[in-house]
Amino acid sequence: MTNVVQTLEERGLLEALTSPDIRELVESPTVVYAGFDPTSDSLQVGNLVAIIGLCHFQRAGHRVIALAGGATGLIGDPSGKAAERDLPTVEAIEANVVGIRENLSRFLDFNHPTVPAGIVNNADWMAGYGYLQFLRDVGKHFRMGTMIGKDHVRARLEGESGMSYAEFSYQILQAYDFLHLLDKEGCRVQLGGSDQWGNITAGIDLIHKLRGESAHGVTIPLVCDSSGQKFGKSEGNAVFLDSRKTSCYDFYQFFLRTEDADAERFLKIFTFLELPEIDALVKAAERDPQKRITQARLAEEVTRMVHGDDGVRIAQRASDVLFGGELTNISADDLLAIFVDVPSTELPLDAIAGKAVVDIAVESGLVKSKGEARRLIANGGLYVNNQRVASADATVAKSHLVDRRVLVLRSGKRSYRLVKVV
RNA sequence: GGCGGGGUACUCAAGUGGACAACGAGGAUAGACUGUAAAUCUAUUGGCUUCGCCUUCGAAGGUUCGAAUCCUUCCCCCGCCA
Repeated sequence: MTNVVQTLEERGLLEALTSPDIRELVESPTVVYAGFDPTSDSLQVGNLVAIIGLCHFQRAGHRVIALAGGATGLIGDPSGKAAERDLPTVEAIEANVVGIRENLSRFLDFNHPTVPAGIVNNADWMAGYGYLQFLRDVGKHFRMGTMIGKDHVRARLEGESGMSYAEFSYQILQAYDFLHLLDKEGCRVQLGGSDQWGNITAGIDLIHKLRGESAHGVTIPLVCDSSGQKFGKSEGNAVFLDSRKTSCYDFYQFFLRTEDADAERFLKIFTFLELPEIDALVKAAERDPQKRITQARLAEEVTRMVHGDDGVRIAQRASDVLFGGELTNISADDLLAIFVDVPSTELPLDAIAGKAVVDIAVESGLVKSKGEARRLIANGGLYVNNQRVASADATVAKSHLVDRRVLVLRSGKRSYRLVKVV
């Protein structure tokens, strides 16, 4: 079988190993898990790296388990966080678990003939665990010195923000998950982001103390773009995997806008293309950079993985039309088909015809206030049907409505809103 | 529980009775140039019925012609001590 650790390494998906023995361990089938905290009802592209890591394990013949943190999410992982977070409600976490289970189910193969993937929720074994019993069974095996010594804990204690006891305890909860999965599933490897190092080693230590067995951790890098920004934000918003939160079009565009400097690296990380093929793409892109074939392929591959062939088709068609320029000679039905994905607002005809562009822009949610709309127009950044709005006093006429039904608003190059007549 | 320090816009951070919608930096958005890239330059960054008005400086009261700035109470954070 392919050595999955080597694969991860070749693709820039390996940050660190808790022990070099892992390379040998994965020469034969093993069980690996990665946890996902339900901080939102959909996973984000940032989580994609860990998911893809799991996929590589499954492709290499290992059994993989995705863990939804229905219990740990109630506390909140302080790793990599500069300040204490507000506690989410129990209901919110339960709802979020449903969402991320759905996300995860798209990537992992649960019907694999030999190594079907699994999904578990740590609330199933944590929720009924009594506090006293937990302290006796698990807490007793943790040393204060070790816990305080973890990077993220020390950083918080030395800084101004401090840390609550609840968040401090998080590492014990995650450690126990690992122990539980060893006992129930024979899981010996935990995969996680580099910020998970402390939590993973806590689990390894606990397993060693209580079971006398060795377990291992594999961390994957935190992906940043070439300017050092954490990956996964578009216009200040997170890019979600759920098409109800981030449309296929926006998702595709997010990857299409990748900088040249990041394209090769991202192809290796986010796609399953073979390395020689990536190499060929990069070479072709160097010869003809304005075609941006690396970005196009990256966007296509990732969008297909997350949203399927239909998602790719919708996104590409919309991209062709929107970046083609004119919206003339296109029917309302075509527009609606292209924009199925784009946020839209429904307004009665008399709330559109003759009204100020500024007001409609606010109502559609394209901008937050009329002031913002005016500024945008002053900067030449607001468009109606892809025609720049010249003045803040401009109004929308009936003739602007495509087939008397649809109006397209745009801010800058990327952000669209559709207004439908009802 | 005691003592000390602190809470200002998206973030960091000035401002300690009037010139404050609040310096500066970062970020963000838009424009020009481009390849839906990078770099660079420019504009904007509380709201509105926009030469003016309204609401904001942890919360609520109070002093004052006038408060982010002074007083009172409360909430939260940090540190030290018990």
